[in-house]
Amino acid sequence: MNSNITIYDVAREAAVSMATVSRVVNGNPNVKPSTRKKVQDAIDQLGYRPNAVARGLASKKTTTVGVIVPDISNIFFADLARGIEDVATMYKYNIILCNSDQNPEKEIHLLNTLLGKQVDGIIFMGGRLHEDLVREFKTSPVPIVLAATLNQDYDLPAVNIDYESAAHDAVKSLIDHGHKRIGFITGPLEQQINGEKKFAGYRSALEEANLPFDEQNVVLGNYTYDSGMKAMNQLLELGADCPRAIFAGTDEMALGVIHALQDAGHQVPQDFEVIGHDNTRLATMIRPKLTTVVQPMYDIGAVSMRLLTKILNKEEIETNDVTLPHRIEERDSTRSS
Amino acid sequence: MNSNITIYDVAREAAVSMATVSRVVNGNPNVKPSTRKKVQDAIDQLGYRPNAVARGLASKKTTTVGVIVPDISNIFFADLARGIEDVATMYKYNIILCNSDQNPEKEIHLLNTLLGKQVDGIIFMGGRLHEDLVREFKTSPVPIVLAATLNQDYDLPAVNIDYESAAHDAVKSLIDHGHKRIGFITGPLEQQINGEKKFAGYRSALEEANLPFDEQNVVLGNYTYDSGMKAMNQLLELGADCPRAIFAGTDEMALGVIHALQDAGHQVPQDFEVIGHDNTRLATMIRPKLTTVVQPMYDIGAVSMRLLTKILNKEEIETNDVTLPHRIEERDSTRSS
DNA sequence: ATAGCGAATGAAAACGTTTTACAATGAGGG
DNA sequence: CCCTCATTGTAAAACGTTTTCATTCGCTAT
Repeated sequence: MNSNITIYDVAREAAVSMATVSRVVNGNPNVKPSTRKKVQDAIDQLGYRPNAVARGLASKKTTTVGVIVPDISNIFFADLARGIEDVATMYKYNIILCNSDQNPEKEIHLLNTLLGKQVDGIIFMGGRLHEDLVREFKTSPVPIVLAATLNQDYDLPAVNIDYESAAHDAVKSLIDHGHKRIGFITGPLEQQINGEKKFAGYRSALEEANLPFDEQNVVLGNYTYDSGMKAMNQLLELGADCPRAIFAGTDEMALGVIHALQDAGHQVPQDFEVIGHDNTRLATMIRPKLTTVVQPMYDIGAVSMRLLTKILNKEEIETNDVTLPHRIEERDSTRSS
Repeated sequence: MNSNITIYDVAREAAVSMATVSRVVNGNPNVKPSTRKKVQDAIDQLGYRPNAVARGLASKKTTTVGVIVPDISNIFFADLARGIEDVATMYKYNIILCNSDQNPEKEIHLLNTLLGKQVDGIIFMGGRLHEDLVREFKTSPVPIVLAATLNQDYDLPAVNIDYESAAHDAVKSLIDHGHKRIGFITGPLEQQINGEKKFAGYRSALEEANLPFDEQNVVLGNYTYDSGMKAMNQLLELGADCPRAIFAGTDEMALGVIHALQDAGHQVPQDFEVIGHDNTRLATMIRPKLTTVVQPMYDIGAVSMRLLTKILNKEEIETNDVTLPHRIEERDSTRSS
């Protein structure tokens, strides 16, 4: 219907030039109210809808940002994406969403696709920043911000929580309940967030309490429910040495842990205490309800996007590397302190 | 770095015309292999990246499709979105993702934004199709397909499962276990999928077994875990009349139901049987594991996108309105038949 | 040789805007 | 009443491609 109506048609209808139409469409103040109205009427009558592609070509702004996530079907990233989208909408941006599956080649390919599409900026999430990727980031013609993604020595804009301190707090709370042995069920250690941050927090809490570090108490998972169960069962095989307090790297693994315990006839939190990480909606959908470290996913997304808009608008920025607060949500999988 | 290199630069570097460069970039076969290589070398050397916006303007194709979902942070839509994105990628499309929150005005606004951005097509999800929206759909310059969204008399392309039959099957399986009273915990009845489809399936299964319909056995929820708990507790107040078999409209509500029952000291499936709907990942994260109707969300997304590509490519299409198969996944919240 | 032909290449228009440079109009000051 | 400045409007260039049409090139068949 109105798909082939151009600014020129509007100009003719309103008996002005296309530049004038452009001015009213873009809210330029240098237009006499009477002509503004005339033009607006013509627009309404014809059902004119500006062609954003042509606009993007002429102005070199697309009001579109790219978002690269590992997997949108993961509740964690879905929440993040929602935060991003909400503030994007607020600032009149749209988002092009891409799934990388954490595949380094795919990540680079997606980056190039997005740059080809002339996005105004990019928000990136991923477990590990391959150095090739970082190189591309550095030469990107548009700003890139990392969301819930560690930055190590590269100084890219990023928003995170302090994972080390969060893990520390979680483990410490367990220690405070009198436990001497604390199990740690973690995601892949190659990922900085696990291998460096959370792990460091785990160890430092132990050290602080003068508790020995014992390798057999840390078990590898892959973030899934099943891997959580499996890891807990492995811990259970330790028999009397089995830790009676578990810190799981994600809520989903924590659920697996709890069910593995219950399947083995144990009571949570009476026999075993469990604490998760992320505070996904899962946490309240299990009995006992899961005590967990809250990582504000939605907020991280929202703040990332806000940071990006600040960069795009060349607003004053206090710091490129923002750290959001975390806390522990006490529920029923730990004994109340 | 390579952001301001144009096709013209490449043409100069390779000593050919820009038309020839365009040909090799687009894989046009009418190029002598030797010049193709010459051009390709120039492209690689300069790091040329075609400007998709300019391309879109000239060709009137953006290789971008719009996706409107109620809420990406809902696991259900996240899964769907992943299905869409995967086949979009397969066909070289990108997706612009928008959240509508099922708000009719927002839906229309998003539609217009997407059309303004010249997307090649749109995939839409929503609980209820407001008639204004349908009118816009009908006059859309680009194809629109509905995913997991009922179409009633309008004949828009759509992909769904047969919700009525799925509900029927679920309720029948409960009846087959000897239950005379079946509880139905449903989402808002204004939504066609609940008020017409699932409800009709519930009633027809009852009728078929010559069981009376009793209004007090159907309770309204709003899809959430909490509303599922609440609904079950309401049912429990019926005392001896309380149905001992429950069909919940979503898995999340089913989890609420199970926990409400367990909190009240009942055993599932010994005392009460529960069956959910959707087969989200939640279904295996509860004890007992949830028997549920599987609605293949990912597949619905994938098939929707595939349908859209078929329309875009003007491929032969058997039917505009595809119905995917459903089935019941028997797990531990029902007694094995 | 050369006409004829298909394949390869090039020139230029078109896509729908924004933006720049400038022209016309109108108002106020001397 | 003329000149100067704002103010408002106009024309046209740019944006970076695709695409159409024309031209050139390199052969084959005569």
